[in-house]
Order: sequence, then structure tokens, then C-alpha cells
Amino acid sequence: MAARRNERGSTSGEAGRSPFRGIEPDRRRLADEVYRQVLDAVLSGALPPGERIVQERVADEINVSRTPVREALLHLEREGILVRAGAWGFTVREITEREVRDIYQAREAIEGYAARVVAERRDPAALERIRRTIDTEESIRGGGVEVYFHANRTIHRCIVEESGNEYLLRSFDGIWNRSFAVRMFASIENANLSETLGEHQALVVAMQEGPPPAAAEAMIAHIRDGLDLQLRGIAD
Amino acid sequence: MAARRNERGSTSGEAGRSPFRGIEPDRRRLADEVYRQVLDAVLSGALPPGERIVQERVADEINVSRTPVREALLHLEREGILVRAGAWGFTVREITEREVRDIYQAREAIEGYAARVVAERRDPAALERIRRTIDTEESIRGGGVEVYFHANRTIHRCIVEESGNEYLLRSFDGIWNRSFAVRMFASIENANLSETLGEHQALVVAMQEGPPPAAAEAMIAHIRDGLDLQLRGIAD
DNA sequence: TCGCTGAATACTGTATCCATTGTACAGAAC
DNA sequence: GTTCTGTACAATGGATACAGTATTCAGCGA
Repeated sequence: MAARRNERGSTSGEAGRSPFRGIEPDRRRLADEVYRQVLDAVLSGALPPGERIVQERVADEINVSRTPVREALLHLEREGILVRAGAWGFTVREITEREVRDIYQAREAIEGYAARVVAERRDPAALERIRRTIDTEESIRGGGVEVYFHANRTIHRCIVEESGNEYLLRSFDGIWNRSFAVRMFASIENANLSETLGEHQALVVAMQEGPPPAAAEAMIAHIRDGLDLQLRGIAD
Repeated sequence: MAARRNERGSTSGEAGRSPFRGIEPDRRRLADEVYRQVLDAVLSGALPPGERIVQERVADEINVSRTPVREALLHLEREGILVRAGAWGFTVREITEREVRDIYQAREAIEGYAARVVAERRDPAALERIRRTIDTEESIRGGGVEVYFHANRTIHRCIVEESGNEYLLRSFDGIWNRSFAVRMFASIENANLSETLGEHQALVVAMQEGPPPAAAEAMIAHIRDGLDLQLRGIAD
């Protein structure tokens, strides 16, 4: 279970000057590595809600000291992924239906406004990138709920990226990490997935042609559909 | 300059059960205390942008070890208040005009939607609390820019609180801390302050009577006025 | 059998120590 | 005089040692 750190490609943006690529493009702090691993474990479901997480245990598992583990867990706690469980370390935070609604509502605020900004700019390059992202991600059929949600997230994140606002993007990531963390999508049937996937191209049309507030409303309606889907899954 | 930890009052919320107030109602982690103190120093301007912040120096000043200081600074870095400055520790992050615009834009997303939610609920108690908060805060005339901004923040935060959505509130706090941190309001003239202060009651009317999207638009317009004020201040 | 008490235990929070790294500066070579 | 190199230094990242606290559980007495 060695840490994988070679994800970053070459720094192609400024290539051609030197025969050497940076000698440590993957240099990270151990704390970041631990953060990533624990978050992945939560997102993948390996650490289900309620599971106890003890600093020393984690430290032993990945062969580091408690210091970086502690930093990573505190970070995850501040993000709302973990909660302190008194004298028993941390646990993965449980989620309530109320919180599912809050998450979707916050998404409406962020992503609705991002759609509005994109519509205001009406930048052809941005719209084209969004369109291509949708084409790519929607073509990935089959593979279950996790694949679907990854595709959906990629599409929605792309729109927020194209708003060009770092603060909106940061809020987006915080909210989506939370929602993934609790695996709120576990109960959605594959059969329903295509319902919302097809709506994305309509969003692009709204951003490209409609007035900006209408683009926001289209996004909000789209997210509300997703919430209905989610709540039906919970009810079943 | 020893650490002050006796700020929390008695736990009045659940009083009456025991004649003793918890023997450690003020029990906090040192790291939180350090976080608070450094953040306050940044917000108050005692640590201006560009100022070097060294862990050991801070630790000496408030008589703790480097460990809690380290945690606090890393937390502030993740929130975007500080940036790492290579071998010179941390510094308070500078801000660009572009970022001022992004901050206001993100506020439009969050607070605009919060106003919409409040308008959708149309809860008399919530509206009444907002109205009272506005009355209280707007009555505080004089005292300079900092007082004005504190009042303004209190009013806006109250509206987001009444949306009842934890995620919106969390995003709100993150954005406002950032904006305070860089003291982006330093250049606004007192003379202009009353311009926007008077608009708040109109917001309540919009939330109480108008359709929810109109309440959002009213809030967005109000924030945009604030941005204009801010940018005029920068230009001067 | 049930409740109370006190010790063992299992954690986290804090302090301190060590290793690593990046910067600056002085001195030597060209 | 300029540039390169080696060394000193400053600051962080990580490991480990220590202290405090909350929980559990065993044992004792009513």
C-alpha cells in the first residue's frame, strides 16, 4: 500500500527550457498523503459512518508517526468529514435526511450562481469545454452508481470551474466531499441514473442562449431533480 | 502576554441541573486559542499582509510550544488567510482586485440564495429576528470603518443563519474571514457608509413580500452596491 | 443482585528532539 | 570584477516522549 505520488505530469506549460523535469514534482508532506488516504477510504466506503478512527492505529497502518496523522484527521474534522467521538478518537460523521436537503440546497446556491456567471460571460471557449466534458462523461455508461456519480461530479465541477471564481469552487469541493463522504448515493438505483444525465446538455443551452437568471433557474431545477432521486432512494 | 482562556461564560444553556458549573467550562485546546489569537491579529491589522509569521516566534510570544502554533498556522493556511513563504515561514496573504471581485461574487451566490430561502419560508419569527438585528446594528453610528463592517457582517450573517442551512453558513464564514483578513475595507470613507446601511430594511421587505427569486435579486443588487463602494475606495 | 468506588486502560493534547531543506553569504577561482 | 561553490543558519516537517482525561471494568459492600 505504498503511497502513489506520481500523478502530476510533466510541467508541460513551460517545457522546452531545460532537459530536466523538476526533480521533485511530487514532493508532498506526509500529512497531505495521510489526508488523501483517509479521505479516499471514507469516500470509497472502506471507512463507513460510525467507524472509529484512532490516530495511532492509522499511523501504524501507513508507517508514519502520529504527527502527520493527527494533522490530517484534524483537517478532516474541520471539513466536517469526521467528528470527534469523545475519548474514542474520531469517527466518520453520520448524515441525516435533513442534511441531505441542506447539501442539495447549498449546491443550488453555488452551482446555480456559477451557471449564471457562465451565462453572463458567454465565453465560447468555456461553453465548448463544458460541452465536451458532458459528452465525455455521459458516454460512460454502465459501471454502477459510483461511476455515475463521478461523471456527474466532473460535469458539475467543470461548470463551476468555468465561472472562474476560486471561492465558488472551494465551496463546491467542500460540499461535494461531504456528500461523497457519507455515501448518500448508495441507495440510488442504476435504472434512474439516465434520467438526470440527459439534462446536462439542456443546461448548456440555457447558459448559452437564455438570460443569466434563467440559466441559474435551470441549474437549480436540475439539482432539485437530483434531490428527488436521492430521497426516493432513501425512502425505498 | 499569557494565553487568556477565561472567556467562555457559564454554560447557561443547560444550567439548573447542578450547583456546580463545569470545573472546566473554558477547556479548549491550545491550538484553538492560538488560532483565535493569530486570526484576531490578522483581522485587526496588527499583522499586515506580507508580514512574516514564524512558528517559534509566535510560540514564544504566547508561551506555548510550537505544536499548537503549527496546527493553528496550518489551519489558517488552508483557509487561505496565510500562505507559506518558502524558508521564511508564513505570511499574511495579499489580495488582488480580481480577488475582491471574486469574493463579492461568491457572496452574491451564498447570501442571495439565503435570502431566497428565507423568503420561501416566510417564517415570521425569523423575519422578526432579522429586523431586530438590523435595527440594533444600524443604530450604531460613528466609530469608523471597522464598526460599520462589523455591524454589516452581523446583519448579513443573521440572514444566512435564518436560512437554517449549515453549509451556507459555513461558506459565508469562510468568505468573510478571507475578506476581513486582507482588510479590503481599509480605504472606504466613513461618509459613504450610510449609503448601504439604509438598504437593509428594504431587503427584509423583499424577503417578506416579494417572490423568493426577487428577494435573491434584491440581495445581489445590495451586495453589488457594496462592491462599487469598495472599488471606489481602492481607486481613490 | 445491584450500586458504588477505584484502578487499569485507551485515547488525545502538548512539549521537545532530530532530520531535512532552502536561503544567504563569504571566499575562492577564473 | 564576476561567478561559482561550500558552509552556516533559519525555519519547517516528522518522531517520540510525556501528561492529562474520560471510559471501562473488576471488586467490594449493602
